[in-house]
Amino acid sequence: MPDRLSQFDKALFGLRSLVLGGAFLGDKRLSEVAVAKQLGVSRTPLRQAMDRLVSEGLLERIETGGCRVAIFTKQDITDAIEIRGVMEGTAAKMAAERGADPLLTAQANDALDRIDIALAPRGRIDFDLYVRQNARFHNLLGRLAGSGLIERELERMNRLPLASPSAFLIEQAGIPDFQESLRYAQRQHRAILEAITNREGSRAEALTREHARLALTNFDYLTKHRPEATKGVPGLALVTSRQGSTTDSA
Amino acid sequence: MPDRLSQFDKALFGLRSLVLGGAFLGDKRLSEVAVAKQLGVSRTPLRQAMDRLVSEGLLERIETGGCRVAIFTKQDITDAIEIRGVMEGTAAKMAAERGADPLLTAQANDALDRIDIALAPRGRIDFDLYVRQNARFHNLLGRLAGSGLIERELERMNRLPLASPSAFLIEQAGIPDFQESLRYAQRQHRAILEAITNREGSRAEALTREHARLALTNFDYLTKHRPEATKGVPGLALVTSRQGSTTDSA
DNA sequence: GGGTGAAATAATGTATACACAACCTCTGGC
DNA sequence: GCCAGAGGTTGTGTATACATTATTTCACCC
Repeated sequence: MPDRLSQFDKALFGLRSLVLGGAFLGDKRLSEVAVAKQLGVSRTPLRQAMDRLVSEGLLERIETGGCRVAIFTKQDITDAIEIRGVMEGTAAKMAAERGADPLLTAQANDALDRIDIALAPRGRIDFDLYVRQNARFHNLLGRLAGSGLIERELERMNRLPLASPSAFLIEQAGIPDFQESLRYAQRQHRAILEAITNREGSRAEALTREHARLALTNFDYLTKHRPEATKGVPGLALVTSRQGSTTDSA
Repeated sequence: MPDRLSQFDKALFGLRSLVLGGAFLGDKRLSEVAVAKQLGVSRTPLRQAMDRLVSEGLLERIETGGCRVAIFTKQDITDAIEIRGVMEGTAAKMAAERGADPLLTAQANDALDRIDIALAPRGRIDFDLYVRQNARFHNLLGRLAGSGLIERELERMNRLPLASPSAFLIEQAGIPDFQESLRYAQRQHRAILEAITNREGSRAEALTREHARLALTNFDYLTKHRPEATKGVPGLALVTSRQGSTTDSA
């Protein structure tokens, strides 16, 4: 987050948190003037922010103009998680095969060390620290691949609220043995980084895909046993189905 | 392409073709007013178009403001092709495992039939038709997966000028047995669609990845034997290396 | 002669005004 | 009572004006 907020940043962060907060869930369309007034910015930077959120998939354009909050189906979310797993796995494989930048590897190790601190064996888990360093580790995974393209793509995926590595890490989520599942995830982190360091491409890829499946597991558990918890997931407008258009311009 | 061009469309298509035409290759920064005047639009839609091209990866932002044409390394391109292969493979696998929409399958078949026409056994190849229907088939591959997310991601990838399925299909490229390579690609298309229809997920994925490697082969051949041909690739600013930043905000 | 600083110029970020399009409402007629 | 049309209202798309920031150049001092 930039130190000095430009009007655009103000609009982007403000709009994103409004959307994630579920402010416009029922709305047919977001009124630009109303939102601009609410955020204290003018329409120009707000429209830029809207464009950005559209490209992130949080909003979707309406044919006649303007945009509304995107509707996610459960399948959208599992798809997103699966695709993130594929991409992260590819990144890990690339990193292993090409040899990862030692500087970035050190940073990744540092992130994992801090997660260890967050998960201190005795005492209360520092959940906030975990989420932050977890996000940092996953971002570093993209950069370790040494490809600007995959780095950017992964960053984009990780911004998707429902596929991000931290999306369903809700302490109150009621997942059984939640703390143990975090420790399990951390062991996976270590294994992934080790595989990359040892230049074991296939192993790194498989481990990373497996790791991503944790999010799937959590999501499945939540939708089955605690559906109201997914309602608590910021901005989640879950529907079971959605009419799809199958038009094609030959 | 919309029938009635809005100012934004005018800016987007105009700017894209200017960039792809290599108009700003040496420039430190694109002047908004100058480009706006050249395209006959005002700065507002032009800036939107710039944002779009930045998200497509054709332009990149400058820290101090404004943007310039993106610089691609050869590795960027091979990476992009590989990642596209991974994503398309995933799409094909999803389509096969979930069962593809018959309507979309029919459209894909239609695209392939038209490619057959383009590759008519005797007579000159209809290269333009091939490229169009090839792009259509690859777009349909994304939609067959039945996931809005992967569909959008693939569309984004396919817009990347250097990773797109048609990027190195340059008739004059001097690839040996060029027409035969097109027929080979078409046989791969058929096999992919067949695997999807038969719901053979792994086979569909493998075939699709293999198919994507064609672009790699072509690109490798061109850079090795006809480096000047890659110069002819629209807007390609190829450099051999690039200084990377490895900063990290802990 | 070279370097540093300040001022001027130019370009971007932001705001606002205007025009056109869509939608909703209200009224009149059937 | 219901439907249709016209007018108003709301909203987006576009342009332009303004302010802020970066860059460059010139002059002065070392």
